[in-house]
Amino acid sequence: MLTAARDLVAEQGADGLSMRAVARRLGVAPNALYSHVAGRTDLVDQLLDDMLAGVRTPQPGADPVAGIETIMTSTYRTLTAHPELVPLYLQRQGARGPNAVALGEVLDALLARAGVEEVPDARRALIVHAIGFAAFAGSDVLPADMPVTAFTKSLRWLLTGMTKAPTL
Amino acid sequence: MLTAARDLVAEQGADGLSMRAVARRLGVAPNALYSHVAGRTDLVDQLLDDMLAGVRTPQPGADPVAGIETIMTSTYRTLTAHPELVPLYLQRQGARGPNAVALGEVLDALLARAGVEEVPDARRALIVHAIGFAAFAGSDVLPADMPVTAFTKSLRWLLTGMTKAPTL
DNA sequence: CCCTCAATTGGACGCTGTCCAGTTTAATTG
DNA sequence: CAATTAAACTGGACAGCGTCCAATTGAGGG
Repeated sequence: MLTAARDLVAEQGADGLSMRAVARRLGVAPNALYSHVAGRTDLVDQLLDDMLAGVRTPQPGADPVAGIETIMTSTYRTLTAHPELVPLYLQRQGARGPNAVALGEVLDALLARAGVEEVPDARRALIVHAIGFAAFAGSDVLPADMPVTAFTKSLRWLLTGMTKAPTL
Repeated sequence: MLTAARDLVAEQGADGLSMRAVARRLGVAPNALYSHVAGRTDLVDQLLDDMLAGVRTPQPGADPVAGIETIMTSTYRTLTAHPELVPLYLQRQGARGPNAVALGEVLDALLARAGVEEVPDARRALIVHAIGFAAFAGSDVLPADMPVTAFTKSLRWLLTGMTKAPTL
């Protein structure tokens, strides 16, 4: 079912993802889906979270700032690898499944180890940065293969500021 | 009609904005709206663009980087003054009306004068930064009156990087 | 073989955006 | 003031949506 939903989004974009369309693709009545999923929102959440399973996390002992860079760059790569899903992230303002939670916790720990004081703010800033960048990387003006270095660059500006001057 | 739509969003959030709800509030049949607006998307665009009318632009001769800061900070202030509209911006990936176009042109000119090479990328990065920041400024974790200085700070990181090392 | 339980179904409810054809209202013109 | 024109509005409809209820099917275990 997740596969069907993913294919649907890949073919028709985020707007094409409807319960009924998924059911149609599975050759099943729309209601049947509700035995496997709480609702459309839940489906979207599963879809988004499923994708985050591919995000790399750094080795436990590594430098925290480098670790954050690893996570965020991998997140960005994952997002831009599935540009049709990015609008869904924007609508949901992020993901909420177990993978998202796990990544958030890793990120929080790294931020704390990096000496950042306002951890929740910093986490949100990083997430917004990644999703926002991914959102306009898949846009019509930019070629979809915008170099990751451009992302990394502004990511480093953020990291520098966070770690050097946490409170203003 | 724009007023009715704005009130509706203010009361019920972005999801409450439907053609039929606007019509109901105006005491009018839903179809009547189509004499004034091309469709729901157009309504949203007008709504978003209308809001951008309040964004301040710098004096023509001023320092370009300071000018960009003026525009973006004013944009951020305007967005956070109407947090219910921010989800609509995210869904539309920005505004498209005349005010948005005008602001974009001013921004482009300032970026060019500031010596930025990748003007479209930079413009998008700035817009994403403002909208993204506004998106999580209105979130449940942060108090809605998050100090503008926090926004300005990361804005300056972006500006510094853009003007000093445009291409990597 | 029967029974249980999950998966599935038909059908419906209320909602959405949008279009067509016709009617009312307001403005402009003679 | 009357007549014409243009704009605004209406009733009704279409296709689609998410979701729920009650009833049915299907397979597995006792």
